[in-house]
Amino acid sequence: MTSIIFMGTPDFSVPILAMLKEEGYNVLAVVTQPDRPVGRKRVLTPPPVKVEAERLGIDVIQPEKLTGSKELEEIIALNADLIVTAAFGQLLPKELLEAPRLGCINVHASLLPKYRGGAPIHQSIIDGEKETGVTIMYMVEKLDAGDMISQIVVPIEETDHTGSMFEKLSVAGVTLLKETMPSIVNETNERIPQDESLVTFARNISREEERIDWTKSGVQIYNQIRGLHPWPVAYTTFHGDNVKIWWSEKVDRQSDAAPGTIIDIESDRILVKTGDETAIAITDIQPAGKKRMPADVFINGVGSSWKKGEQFE
RNA sequence: CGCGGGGUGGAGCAGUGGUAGCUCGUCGGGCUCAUAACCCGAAGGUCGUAGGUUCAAAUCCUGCCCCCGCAA
Repeated sequence: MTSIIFMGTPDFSVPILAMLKEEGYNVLAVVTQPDRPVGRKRVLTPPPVKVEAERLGIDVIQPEKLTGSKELEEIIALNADLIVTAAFGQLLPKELLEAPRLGCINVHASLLPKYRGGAPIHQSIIDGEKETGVTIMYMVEKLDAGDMISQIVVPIEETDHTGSMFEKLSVAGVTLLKETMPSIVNETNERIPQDESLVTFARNISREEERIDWTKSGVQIYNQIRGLHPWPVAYTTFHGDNVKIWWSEKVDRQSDAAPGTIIDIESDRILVKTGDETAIAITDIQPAGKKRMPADVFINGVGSSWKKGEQFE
């Protein structure tokens, strides 16, 4: 049976690992990121893939950095036929890429060559894309640049957000890899070079990209909010405090107010002027120091002091 | 000890020493062709927890628990 080393870290990777095991592949070891301190309390937390690997009884290797490490030699010494990665979070050194007989493949959550990098799901939604997908491809030294083996398209609905697309792409990724694996093992798979002229990048989201710029169009802001939902969540500032905007609706509303102005407070949503005639109706909000709450609940409490005409910064 | 906000009826909030209040929800009644709308009424809180100060504490002091924003 084909022996595999699996490398991955977050939730996205978990069902892929589970599928490989279930399909009967000989998973020699799982490589994932070291346990990290998480949250305000800095609690040392194992990555989801580690938890799953331990449940499946597979050895776990957690190198801080692969290049030049003793873990790297350890991994190569396992002499696996194939390395499968899915959102591992580290680049693989050349010596490891060349080690397995069948090579190294990666499951990437975008339609390559678009959205190479670490945040393809977020970025595709923020950009207002109508579809995305999963690509399985060979790994090369350059980030997400190897030849493509197979691809599946997944539509992005108007109300989809990063959380929902994460779910859909995770399922699609499992399905696609399951279908593609036999051809990889038999070495009968396709090998399609990426068109370098179509390459785009999806870098990890920066703090500044999480802040809402109210001078942008309503559609752009709406896409930003859903692209950052449910993590890390878009935010704006009101009276000097951060306010997270968890969810919103688009509303056609004429107004000559400045972008960021509250133009109406209804019973269950707060309408905000944007850079064009599409207003943003906030329906799910979290003020600094408070929990997330639906807009109607917010308006009963803290929001009762908010007035029409006031402005987000 | 990284910085900061907060724990008050089911929910969200106001209330900084002296009979615990607001919005929503809930229950009952009314209005209406009807309603998530409107009107009338009702229930529901040992004010996170332990101790201290005081004639008197949600309110002042101390310890502890929990939630959240930022930073990492």
